[in-house]
Amino acid sequence: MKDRLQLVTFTKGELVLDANQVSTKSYFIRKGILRTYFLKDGKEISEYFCSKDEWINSPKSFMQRKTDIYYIDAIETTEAFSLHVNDLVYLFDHFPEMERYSRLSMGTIFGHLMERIASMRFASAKEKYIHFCESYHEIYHRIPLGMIASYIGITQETLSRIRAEK
Amino acid sequence: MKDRLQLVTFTKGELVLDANQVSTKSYFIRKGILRTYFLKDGKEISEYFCSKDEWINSPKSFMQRKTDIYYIDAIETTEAFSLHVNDLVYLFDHFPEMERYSRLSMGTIFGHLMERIASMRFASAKEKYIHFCESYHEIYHRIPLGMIASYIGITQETLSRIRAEK
DNA sequence: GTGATTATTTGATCTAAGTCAAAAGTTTTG
DNA sequence: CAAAACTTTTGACTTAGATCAAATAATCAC
Repeated sequence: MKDRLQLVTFTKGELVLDANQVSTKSYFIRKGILRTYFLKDGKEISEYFCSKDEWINSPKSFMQRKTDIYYIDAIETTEAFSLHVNDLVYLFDHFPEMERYSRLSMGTIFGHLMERIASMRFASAKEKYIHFCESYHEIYHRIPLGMIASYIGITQETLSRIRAEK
Repeated sequence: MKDRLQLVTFTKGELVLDANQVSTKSYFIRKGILRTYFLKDGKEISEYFCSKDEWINSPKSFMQRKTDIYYIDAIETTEAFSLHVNDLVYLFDHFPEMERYSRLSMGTIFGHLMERIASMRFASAKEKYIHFCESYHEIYHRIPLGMIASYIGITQETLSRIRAEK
């Protein structure tokens, strides 16, 4: 197992995955922050952020072995263990109980996504920001304002004003 | 297998799952429309709609065997096959290849959810409506206006005006 | 360390969509 | 089939947040 995980380091700003590549590796972060984003009208829209003890990849691309619209980059210099999709398949083949574990954790991730959809629809800009800070309370202060704004779907200016007021 | 699937009928308006129950069954719809919703300030907010040849349940509740905030009801009189979670587990145990299939289809569902999050953030009310009609093109005309409005996160009045203008 | 980028703040408008209220249309049900 | 109960439309008004523009502030690279 050990040799299937490779320790890699990405420097701040480095591109981890380009949107025209298939996401063949999952990264388990030891230190730092990685972020998934996509481009809309030439601007970067942040999709989510991952930090210590979390796995990151481009889900659809990784699971279906085809390209998707998502990029991954490093917001801070980051150390992570990388696991190749083939090795993951090997693990699933040899440890069938992993499938069950993976299926269960999907329930959790689903819950998060659905909650996020709910919060996107009915919250004011300020509530969205508060919700963001709560769901990323460990790292929200390490993420640049502009990236947070695009994550929650408001402009930088509005977010700057929200922060100023309290 | 056959005896694990039960054909059930729900009349229009009937509650299929109450939020204080654990979702122990998945329904595969043969005819009609079922809908997942939750309550916010006493109002029903539609989460998604399912029709012919689709499976519906309360995902987090179903996968983790605990209650969640979602209700399911019938928008039209609906015929569906119900499959109990225990029987599904039985199938997973006896047909390991199902796990793989399920894991792969998760990729697709993930893609849909992520796309929806993206569309919620940057679309105008009109674009959200168009996006809704596209993703539910088979059934969008059978869903009441108010439910569509809450699904896409705008008011009924605004949706009514959008429809009027074109 | 200093000039050059890049990120954030502040100010002045503008507009899409929300709110409240009431009228018109549809469905349901006894 | 008529009254009641919903659903949808229309109107007048308000407001949160977008846009455009320019001034600071912070960070990076040589």
